[in-house]
Amino acid sequence: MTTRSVELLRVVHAHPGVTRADAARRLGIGTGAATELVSRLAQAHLLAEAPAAPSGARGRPTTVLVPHPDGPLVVAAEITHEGWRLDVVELGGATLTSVSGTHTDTSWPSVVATVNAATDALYKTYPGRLRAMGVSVPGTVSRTLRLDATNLGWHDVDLTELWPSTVFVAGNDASLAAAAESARGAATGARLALHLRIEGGLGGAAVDQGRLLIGASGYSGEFGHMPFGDPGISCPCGARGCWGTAVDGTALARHLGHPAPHDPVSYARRVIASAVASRHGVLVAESLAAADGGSVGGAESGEWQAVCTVAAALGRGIAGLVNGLDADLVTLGGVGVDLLAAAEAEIQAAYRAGLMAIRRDDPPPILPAALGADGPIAGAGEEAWSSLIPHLA
Amino acid sequence: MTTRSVELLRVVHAHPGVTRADAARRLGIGTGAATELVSRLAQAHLLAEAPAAPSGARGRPTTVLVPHPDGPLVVAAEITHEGWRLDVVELGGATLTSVSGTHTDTSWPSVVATVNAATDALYKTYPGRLRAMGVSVPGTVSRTLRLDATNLGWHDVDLTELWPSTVFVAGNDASLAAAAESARGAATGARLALHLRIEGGLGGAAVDQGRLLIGASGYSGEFGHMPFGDPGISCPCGARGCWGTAVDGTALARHLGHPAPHDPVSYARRVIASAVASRHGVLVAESLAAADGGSVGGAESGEWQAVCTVAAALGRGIAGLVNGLDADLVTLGGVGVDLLAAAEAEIQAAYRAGLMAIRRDDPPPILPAALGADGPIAGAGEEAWSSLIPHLA
DNA sequence: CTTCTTTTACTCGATGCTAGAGCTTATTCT
DNA sequence: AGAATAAGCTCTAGCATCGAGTAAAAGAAG
Repeated sequence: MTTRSVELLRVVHAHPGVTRADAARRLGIGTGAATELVSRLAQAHLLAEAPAAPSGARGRPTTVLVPHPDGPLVVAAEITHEGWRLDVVELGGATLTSVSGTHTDTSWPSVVATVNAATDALYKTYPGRLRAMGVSVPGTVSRTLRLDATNLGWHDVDLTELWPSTVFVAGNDASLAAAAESARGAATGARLALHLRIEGGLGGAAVDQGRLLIGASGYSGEFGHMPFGDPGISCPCGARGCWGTAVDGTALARHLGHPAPHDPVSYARRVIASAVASRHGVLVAESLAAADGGSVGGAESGEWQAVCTVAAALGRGIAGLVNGLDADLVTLGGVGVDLLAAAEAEIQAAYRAGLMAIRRDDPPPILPAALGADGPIAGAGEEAWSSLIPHLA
Repeated sequence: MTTRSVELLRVVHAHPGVTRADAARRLGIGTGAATELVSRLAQAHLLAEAPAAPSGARGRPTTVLVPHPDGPLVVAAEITHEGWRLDVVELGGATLTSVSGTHTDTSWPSVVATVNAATDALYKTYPGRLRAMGVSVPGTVSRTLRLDATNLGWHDVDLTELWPSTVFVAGNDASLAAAAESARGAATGARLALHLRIEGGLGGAAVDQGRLLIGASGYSGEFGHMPFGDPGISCPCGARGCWGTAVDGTALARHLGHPAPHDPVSYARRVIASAVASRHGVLVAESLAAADGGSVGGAESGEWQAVCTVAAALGRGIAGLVNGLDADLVTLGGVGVDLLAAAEAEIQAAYRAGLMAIRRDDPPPILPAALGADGPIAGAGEEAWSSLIPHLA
């Protein structure tokens, strides 16, 4: 209803369990106004007050602001190649219920029917409380909420079929993971956070002071199609030299002379794990010196080589993005986490070499995503709450 | 003071000469509230009402909202390698006075002294009315308003010396030109506008729904240091393969086997003009067919070749940025305007080839900057007004 | 030329938000 | 137990906003 209510709800959502006095300070209002505001929002079943844990400090104890037990909820949905998942998320980001399933039939009408049935069941569990939905999908989402996911054969399908009501947001999985990392993950507090997610390709997004950069048509964050790669390699997107073709599972396969893997994600994980294992073998062998004359297997060191090449391509591209966008933090998701764990030194070396000299003194850190596989659905919940809050009272 | 006042001032600034009724509609308030608001702002010497030109439509004629004749003003400043300029800008963006000069001494203290003297003179002309300053500089500006401009030998100098008061903003020339194009130039109304400016190097910025993306440390828009170029070429920035090294005057010189030019901007303009002229010669010669057997001079066709190579590098990089950032409009400034005029077909061909297939149906247009050389100072004025408005009343 | 329609401006009271001051309450420290 | 501290509560004056009703100024229609 009023600006202050919206601001207060935002503060409580961003910092669930904030004390009332602290919230008032953040809003820059007096305690009188805070009393009024909180009691109004409590009456509207949006907030509840709970006694605070003893702080140990002096002074009259304050209460903490928590979501109302009968308050509004959002449904965060994630649709992947393999299946679907729905989380019921309350103000503050906590998940109350989670249901999931795998696709029996990946045709769009079938998926819609399955998800709608699951949503109906949740409606019955939380009567009248589900007020918005956010959905993460493995493809590009236009501003008009139409989805293209080529590998699933979905072309220009209407996402609003998933949720009849008005407050509905949808986004690409990598973009939403970026939003989640920024709101509750490793990128909390960053001014310009960059999230990169390697799965079938390379996606991601930039988050500027908490605001997800959505781009003009909703297709933002296709960093995988910036030409940081080898111009000789053509990408399924139609361009050449795309960065994505240099860092995903198909890149590893190409370096190893393998055919393009059917499932690049698990292929990449396997290769990376095997490369790390064989490298340990090499190190052990080297440390054992000439104890025995046997040479290390060629395939294994080839795998390590391929991983290093990919890691260098990743680091170099990150440097380019950091130069251009002036990020202060980079988080990696998907296979990027494995790569970072396996070959951090190689990524860092290429990253630092690609940075402008003025940034080298204090290079923005590259961190693994804190939310792991839950990033996209958490981001869906965040974005749903962000759009819902202004509609509440 | 109040939210509505700020909104109204913003509307009037963005659309000077808007009618009162129209402004009320944009703010979503009734005519009663508009009367109140406007009279309050008029009393505060922020707005004035003028009779509207006869619209020809029915109804009681409304008044137009214009800046108050005694209202606040901002100083827009531009400092270049060669000199300085100060514009006094009123609400709505009109320039009342412009003074400029060339550097006699490019040491920072000397420049500060010169600019301060000019500012003092303006203070006397507009007593009590100059309330903010925005300044455009040819270098990187940190969030703490410190400037690095290597070619001028300025390192970590304090920009706030230029303006003692609180409301002071500063920015890189290319970033501010981007802001200006978005506010009043060719990119008005774009959702995500990208501005690229080729001068000594390649700079620019993205503007998301009117908001200039400033980045984490203020160094955003260094797109020239994204590795779209030849990895064999090292950039003064310390990295290799920077895009900037493939599109500026030094790139042309390299392709032509010339030494690096002292002034890459005028060198580039000369080469491009000459290439265009010689190409016309070639075309004329070709159309004259075998009228005479003399061959066209090698140097000239070499120049056209070099221009084409650079144009292709520019187009390819733009495609990468559009893919990654999802821009819906690209504007070119500086030498980019000349390149676009000379070799639009070559830029467009490389651009389209580099776009993802899903964007090729409707590629975001590439346009020359509408504000020309006034872009940076206009952007300085825009940013100064943007920060000043919330402080007014 | 007169009257009607359309659009906008003005007036005035009701409402509700907000800041601020002063007071009360609950806790810890000494 | 009393002082110090931090926070909540209450009340009031002020002001912004909204809505409804009325007045004004122009073009259109007869």
